[in-house]
Amino acid sequence: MATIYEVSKLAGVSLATVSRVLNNNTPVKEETRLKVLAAMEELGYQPNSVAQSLASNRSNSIGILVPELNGPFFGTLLSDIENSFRQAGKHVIIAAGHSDEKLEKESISFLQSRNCDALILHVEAVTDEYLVELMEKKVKFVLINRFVPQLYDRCITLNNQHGGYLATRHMLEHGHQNIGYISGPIWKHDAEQRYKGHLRALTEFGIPHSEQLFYEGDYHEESGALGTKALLQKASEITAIVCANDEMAAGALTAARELGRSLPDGLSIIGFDNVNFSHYTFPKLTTINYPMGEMGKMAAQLILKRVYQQNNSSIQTVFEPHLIERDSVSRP
Amino acid sequence: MATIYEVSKLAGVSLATVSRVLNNNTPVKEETRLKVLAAMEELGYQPNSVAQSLASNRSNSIGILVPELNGPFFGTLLSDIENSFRQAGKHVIIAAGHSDEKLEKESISFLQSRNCDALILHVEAVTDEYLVELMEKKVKFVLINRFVPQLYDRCITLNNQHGGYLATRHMLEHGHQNIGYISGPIWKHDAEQRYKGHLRALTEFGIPHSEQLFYEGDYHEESGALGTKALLQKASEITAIVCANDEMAAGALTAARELGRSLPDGLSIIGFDNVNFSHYTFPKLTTINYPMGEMGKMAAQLILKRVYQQNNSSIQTVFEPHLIERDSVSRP
DNA sequence: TAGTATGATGTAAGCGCTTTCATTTGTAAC
DNA sequence: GTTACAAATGAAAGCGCTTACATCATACTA
Repeated sequence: MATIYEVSKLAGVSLATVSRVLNNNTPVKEETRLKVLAAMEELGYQPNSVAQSLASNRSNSIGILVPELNGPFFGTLLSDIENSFRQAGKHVIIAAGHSDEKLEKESISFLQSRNCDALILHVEAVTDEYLVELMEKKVKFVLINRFVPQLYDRCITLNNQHGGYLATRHMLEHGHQNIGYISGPIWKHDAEQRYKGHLRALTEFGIPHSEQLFYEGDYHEESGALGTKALLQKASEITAIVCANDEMAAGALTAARELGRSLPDGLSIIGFDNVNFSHYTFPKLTTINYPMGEMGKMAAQLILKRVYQQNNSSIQTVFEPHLIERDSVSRP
Repeated sequence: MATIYEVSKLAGVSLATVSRVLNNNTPVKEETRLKVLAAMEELGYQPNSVAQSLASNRSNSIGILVPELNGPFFGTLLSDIENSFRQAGKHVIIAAGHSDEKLEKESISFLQSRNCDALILHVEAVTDEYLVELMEKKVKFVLINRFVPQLYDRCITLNNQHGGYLATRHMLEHGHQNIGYISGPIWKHDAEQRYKGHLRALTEFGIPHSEQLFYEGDYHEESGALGTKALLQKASEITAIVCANDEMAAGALTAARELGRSLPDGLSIIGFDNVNFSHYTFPKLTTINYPMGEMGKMAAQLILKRVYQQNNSSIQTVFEPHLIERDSVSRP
């Protein structure tokens, strides 16, 4: 592999000049620029990014930490983030935190040890305090799907409460009065907010809330099935179930069918997230859209702007969910 | 951030010694080692990986190129690869090639410019010759889901033909005689092989093959629906459809229902891949398992062994698919 | 014509490590 | 107490770049 030195010799200029045309940050006479470019071309020169990083104290790499790499959820996020950075000549290093505090912390220091210029974190287990400390240590990062007051200007979030509200309102507008709710782990911020939205819709329609109608799941399919069975046993008058995510909704669909309910007439079900498989279910799942891709793009823009001083588009930090109507909800 | 120099001063030894305890590659007296470790601890020293890379000509990073980051397919692959490397202290840089020749080539040189020690490629559009040239240029890489004779010892593949055979045989064993086939783009190697397996099973059971029963899709849901409609129109006696992947099978399920066929009695359908959503369909999809995760792990092992001289476990290059029986196949 | 900005280029000092080679220290044999 | 050899350590030269600073030519002013 040719080095900058060989290019400079061939072009008959100094190292510094080659570096200047490479980085395009200091004026170089057009004539010299062309000579240098020709020399690069001739040698098939490719700058060594490691050396560039060491000298400039910039790695041009961004670390991404998500709970899981598999599963239906994070593909879009990663895809859109990678795309944005790729266009800007940056690259992406990935790690999975598995919603575990220790693993999340390890992953963060792993990414730091890789000299990432910035991190995009989708963390769940780590405390707010930890994140604030991280900020105080001058670590550059953006939070996705989590709001920490002290970090307000680097949080890209979904209005989860509004999403929960929309889901339940949709059921209420269809005339349902007995609505079961299958929640995610309530210690997770998004689960809590979605549930709050649910309660708000109920209040707005003057429907009292009952403990009987609540089930706390774990966001996985199985708990959706379990929850459905539990709810329907406790309160068979239920005509609709709001699930805090699509996976649990899929489980609910299966369980309802097993219990002999026809769908959607015998039981209406709504999900949340609009993951890639949600229209493969039968009936196709009505759900709340989570604009993961958009949010990923925005996180990338934010970093491009703040860390690399590229890009001046304005930054949006809160995204609004919306209803996706398909076939799993009808009148009772 | 503390540097190796500060550690050496604090410990009262030379740079070289600190480097030695860090890399553990040259004997160091236990007493000195402890002094050095204590100094590192005290300063919270973290080696600068960029400097390490430059000096050692090793980046400890592996580039992964897959067709898509989203979609149900590559999450598991990435997840298992990341995991394996993480444990070995390496990290993973990702890129998407979108099954496009130009993009695939760009991505490869992008990853190379990032000084990856090795690449794991899941490419589709690039030619065999290109890959052979890459090898001749001494680029270290492993191919996933693609077999190139000259590169036989660095190809991790699935026995796609056997998979296709298993799928069709399953239908035949259930007594189906008129079996439609919805293929992937036949220029793709895996699509071709799966189809060959289908034909082999047919031959084995003495069933003649007819053009009427073949439809070439594009591996996406919609073409599964289109294909089903086309096949059922051309040959309404069809009682089973073999689909070359799960997404098309999902489309087939929907289309069959729209056409008034009951499932699976009125039409049996089988998929291929066993992607994450395949048990969310209704009826739950019978399919052929694709051990993506295993294959990813193996690719990582291969690189760990050949490039980093770690790990001595034996390498398996061909993986066998197997049948996953669920609810979408019955007797005609 | 000398004096002074201005733009273009060169010089050289790092960035934080690894690694070769030379040197010192410790140990055992005589 | 020498000598011989192995083990442990240190000195210093890079790895391929960026960038502060110095230098040089050119063009303009007075």
